[in-house]
Amino acid sequence: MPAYERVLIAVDPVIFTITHDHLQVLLRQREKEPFKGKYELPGGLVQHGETAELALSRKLTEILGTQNVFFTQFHTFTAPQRDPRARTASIGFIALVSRDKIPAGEEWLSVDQLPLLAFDHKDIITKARAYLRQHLDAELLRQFLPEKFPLNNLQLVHEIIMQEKYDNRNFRKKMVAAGIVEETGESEQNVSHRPAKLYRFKS
Amino acid sequence: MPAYERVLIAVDPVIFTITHDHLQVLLRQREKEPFKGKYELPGGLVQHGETAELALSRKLTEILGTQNVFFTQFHTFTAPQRDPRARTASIGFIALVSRDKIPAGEEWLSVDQLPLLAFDHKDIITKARAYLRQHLDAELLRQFLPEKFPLNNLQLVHEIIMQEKYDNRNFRKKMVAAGIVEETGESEQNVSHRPAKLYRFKS
DNA sequence: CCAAAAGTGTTAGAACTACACCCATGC
DNA sequence: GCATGGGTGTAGTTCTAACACTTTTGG
Repeated sequence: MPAYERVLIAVDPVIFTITHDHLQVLLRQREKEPFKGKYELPGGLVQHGETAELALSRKLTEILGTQNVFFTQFHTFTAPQRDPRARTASIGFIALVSRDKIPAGEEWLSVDQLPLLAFDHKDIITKARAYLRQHLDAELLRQFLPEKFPLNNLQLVHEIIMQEKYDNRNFRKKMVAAGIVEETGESEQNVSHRPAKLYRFKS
Repeated sequence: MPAYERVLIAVDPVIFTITHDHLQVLLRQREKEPFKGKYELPGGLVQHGETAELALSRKLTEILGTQNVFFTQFHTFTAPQRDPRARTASIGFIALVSRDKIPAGEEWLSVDQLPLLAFDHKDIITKARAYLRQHLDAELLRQFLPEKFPLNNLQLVHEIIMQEKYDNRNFRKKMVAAGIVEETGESEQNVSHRPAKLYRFKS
């Protein structure tokens, strides 16, 4: 057995979205051993000649059916026994999609109520969630929302990711003052309460 | 040729220190092809049964002769041709050492004046430097300084990493008010100017 | 008119910025 | 006594945090 082992490289996307006032992760139920029946991240192996980013992009297109999904690396997992079949290093990615772009037929589980997962995928998700909290900024926020949205939705997204409540007046003032959002001039339609003005992210 | 290629996993530590008022990186001159004569990061391959962290720890002990070196992953590089000999993915780490712990016999180059480097090591260093700026906090700062230090040295370290000047009075007030440092009661010795009080990081 | 969510202003305290001179030591 | 870096206070501004009621729509 050589000291320098050749290993497989996987990419594991933690695809987040926000629905039903909760942060959700896309997971799939395994059909084969090991961990048959357990949920897992929809990852895949890096192919010959591909970068990890290209492999991930390929995977995301396959899963979500669109090219324009934000993603970024956050950590690489290398525990020798993390996959019992063969030594595999996994490059963990975060990917973010807004509710209005998620395809039908996929299973989303709330990150706060995950069952036992296959492999070390729970660790991967935990680390991804921490990354999201720590790196939350306008660039990430906009991934969760459609082009036009009420300010209160933005606040809700903030609160769900940061797990913290904000004062509504202060939040609105800050977002506008910081130049993160601007009014579109449009409003919500057909809601059974005062319609909200729609905002968009600036530049 | 199989679609799923097995690859080598390297760990490449970007070891930073601050000397001569500049951020320096530990580099070595390659003795063999490819890139013979060019400088490279002192990386190594992950061995059988090792995590990347363990491999890095082993490497750092080998290079610096001490176990207590702060390090953290920051990015994984997977371009297929990054090493012409064999496909190798490299997990980039940052490691930080204070000037008083650096061993003799190593070459340190200023990050602002690097020559052409072997492989994609320039990219790795550029990304490491950006990570350092973005994640600078008390935990990282303390790695650059000895146990006891004058406040002005702390300010200098800050300025070098952030590439920005600070007001001396404001900086001192902030560090003390934020509870990052505290006085030791000791002072510098044998300096041909007013001796500075020595501080230490709190808790 | 009721329910539901949207929207709005003020004030007190905290944090941040800008700014210039005196102090302690060695030689 | 001079050169060298160490050390200090104040005032204006900006940012943050706390707080409760009115508005607009659909049903």
